[in-house]
Formats: sequence, structure tokens, C-alpha cells
Amino acid sequence: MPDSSALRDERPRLNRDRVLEGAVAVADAGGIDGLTIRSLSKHLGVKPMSVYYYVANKDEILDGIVDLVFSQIDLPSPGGDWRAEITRRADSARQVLRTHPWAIGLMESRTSPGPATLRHHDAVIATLRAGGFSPALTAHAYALLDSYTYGFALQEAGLPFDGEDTVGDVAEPIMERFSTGEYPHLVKMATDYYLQPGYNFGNEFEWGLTLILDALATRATR
Amino acid sequence: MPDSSALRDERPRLNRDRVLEGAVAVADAGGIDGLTIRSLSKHLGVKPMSVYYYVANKDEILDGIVDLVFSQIDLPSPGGDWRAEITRRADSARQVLRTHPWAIGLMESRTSPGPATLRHHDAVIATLRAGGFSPALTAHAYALLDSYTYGFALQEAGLPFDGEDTVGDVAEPIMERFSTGEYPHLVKMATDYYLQPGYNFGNEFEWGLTLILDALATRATR
DNA sequence: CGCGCTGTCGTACTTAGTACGAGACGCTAC
DNA sequence: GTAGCGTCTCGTACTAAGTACGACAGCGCG
Repeated sequence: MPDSSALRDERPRLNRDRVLEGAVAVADAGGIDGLTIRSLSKHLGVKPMSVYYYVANKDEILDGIVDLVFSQIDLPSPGGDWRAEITRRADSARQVLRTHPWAIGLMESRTSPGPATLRHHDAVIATLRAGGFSPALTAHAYALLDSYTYGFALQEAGLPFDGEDTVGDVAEPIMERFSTGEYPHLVKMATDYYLQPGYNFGNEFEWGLTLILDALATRATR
Repeated sequence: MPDSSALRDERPRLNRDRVLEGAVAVADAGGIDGLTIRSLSKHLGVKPMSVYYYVANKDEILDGIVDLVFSQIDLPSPGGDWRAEITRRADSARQVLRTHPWAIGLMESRTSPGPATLRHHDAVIATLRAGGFSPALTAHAYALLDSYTYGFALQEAGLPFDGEDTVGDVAEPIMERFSTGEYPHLVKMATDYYLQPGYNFGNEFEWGLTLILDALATRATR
């Protein structure tokens, strides 16, 4: 047997990246509460204490996966049309946060930005400045755009359903309280609008983004 | 001794509201991680298992305090000027979420809205409709306003500092990575703008809200 | 007086984070 | 080679936290 490896060591050997990627996978599958050192180690095919060779503690894993998620968001390119670039980045951010909704809640409480997060900020600022935004307007616009994007993702994550399915299923239990007449306007909006076939909350994202970008464009050329 | 009470029972007797209020107080003091059944029971002056007489489990506490926080946000009044009412409610929401930043992360993952949350939705919808917004525009506007408000609160919560103090303290450790020239635009914005005396991220809220309300007003009167 | 209800708590089991240190493997300098 | 050393993995065990289960104390009532 020429192979020097110690028996069937199928595992390609652990490293920090594999730990963080595994953590993202586990969180995607079972939510952030489902991510434990033990569930992670099982996913990685090792024993719990092995992961501590690559991270100091669980908090470091949480910081790491937040930055990892950020790294998946498309960076805007300062060379292109600012509006197209910012739109692309906003859509990408929303898409990524839809895939990893647990990351939204982690952003609060994790206060030290990782390299991907910083790179991201840098690219957005560069794009806006290159688009003719003054420093002040850039600051305003960035705060506004990020607030909108993260906030929208937060609301989407809070929706009990995914995509366009089963609006009715969810509305059912709430409808009981509705029937008491306590929330008349909400009921009316729900039945007249939200529960109509074809309504999809996700479509609201584009509407709001367009409004914001229109308004920013007006202020940029002044 | 005519008093029938059993000795020095200073405690006014537990109830569900006192449990939830205590949980908010503990979370305010020590963050959401500092809120445990044991820390809560100590705060309440009882033993851990006593709180389980009022709530089924910890998740119910988390749902409850999210709704309790929501109940602290000023409701807009459908009778008044829609713009003033919506502004007041947005400012109030931001203020409340600044006081209880841990609530933002809880919104995601807690998918069943409590009565305060529903009452809130009802009032906002009523105010917009009374202000002349069509159902479609109401839906658009609500998604936009809430996204912005929650997202802004989320970003504020992520800031490592509170209020207007010590921007420099925080920038220091990050500046190390800055010095490598990896984030030139971010550095420039920081030194030229963010780190200038008088800059306060919190002020961005009003700017963005004004932009959104201006744009909504335009679309409402069309 | 016994019964059932309300509220509090003691005990103990389970899960999770992780400190500590033991080893297994390979590499290098003698 | 062989003694050591760095790299990596893991076994053991301690602590903190959620909470099931049931005891029990006080109270009102028939």
C-alpha cells in the first residue's frame, strides 16, 4: 500500500473556511438556533472539539458567517451607471438575505465588520461618488439604501410563508382575531388586496427601490 | 395580627405582565443573551420554575416582549394629517427600537404577530387610506416605510457606539486595515465626512424619511 | 374537615459551550 | 533512527441554561 494516508481519511482536512461554510449550511437548514457546535461538527464529520482548533469560540463563528454572507452580495462597479449598479447590488443583497435570513438578526449584536463588509461599503461609496454624488448626499443615500434593503429583508424574513405560496394558510389563524372586528382596516386591506391572487409581497421591493432611486437622482443633479 | 398574608410577602404576586416587563428590563440591561430564565427569575425575586406558571416556555416570552415593545410605539391617528401622523409614528418606532435594540433581531424568527403588532398595522393602514392613498399605494407605502424604519434601527443597533460619543474610539481598530489602502473610498468618506465633528448618523433618519414622504406625497396626489 | 384550585418551588434530566490535556501523525536536526 | 516539535483531532468533564415532573403550601368552599 503505497498511499501514506492513515486509512480511509476521506475528509479533505478541516480548515477555517470549511468550518464557516459548514456553519452557513447548517444555519440554512435548521435556522440559527439549529446551529450548535455539535450539529456543526456532525455536519463536518468531526467531533465537537475539533472545530475549536479553527475558531476561538462560537461568537467568532457567528461573526464569520455574517461576513461570509456579505461576501456573497454582488459589489457595484464604480465604473458603470450608478443607478444600474446600485440596483444590481440591492437586488443581490435582498436575494442573499432571502437565502440566509438568519443573517439579518445577527447583524444587530455583531458590531465588528469583517473584510467583506468593509469591501462592500467601499464599493458602494465609490459608485455613488463616481456617479456625481457629493459626500453629504453619498452619506444620506447610503444610509437610506441600506436601511431600505435590510429592512425589507427583515420584513420578508418575518413573513410566515416563503415566496408566493399559502397566503391563506397563514391568514387563517389570524383571521379569528379579525372576526372580532378589532382590526377592520387591516382586514379590509387583507381581503381586498393582500389576499388577492397575484399579490406578492416581494414585488414591493422594486417599487420602493424605484421610488428611492428616482428621488435620489433628482437630488443628485441639483 | 389581622393581616392574613403569609409573612413578609413583599412581592405583589407574579403575573404574566410582570414576567414580560421583567424580561424587557433584563434584556435592556444585559442584551438578549443576558435574558435567561434564571436571570429573569432573579430579577423578579422568584425561583426559575415559578415563571413557567405564566408562560409555556422561553419562546413565548420572546414573542411576548416583541409585542410589548411594539405596544410602546405611538399609533398614528387616522383623523390627523397623514404626513404628520406617519412621521410621528416613524420617529416613535425608531426611538423605541433604540431603547430596545435586541427587539430588532427578534422580529425575524418570531413570525406570529401579537395584538399590539396587529393594532399597529391597522392604525397605519387606516391613516394612509384616510389620507387619500389607494389600496395599492397604501401597500407600497407601508412596505416602504416599515422597511426603512426597521432597517434604519437595525443599522443603528449595529453601530458600535451610542448617540454621538466616541466615533474615534471605534474607528481606531478599523483604521489599521484602512492603512493598507484596501478601502480607499471608505477611508476618504470617513475622514472627510463621518469623522468630522458634528456628524451624527442618527440625523440621517430624518433626511431619508423626508425623501420618502415627499415622493409618496407626489404619488398620492396623482 | 376534606377537596380542589392557585401559585411557588426543589429536584433532576437534557442540551450546549468549551477548558484541559492527551495523543496521533509527520517533519526536521542530530 | 530517534528525539523532539508543530499540527490537528478528540475524550473527558465541568458549567450554564431550558424545562419536565411532581410536591406542597395556602385558601375558599361545601
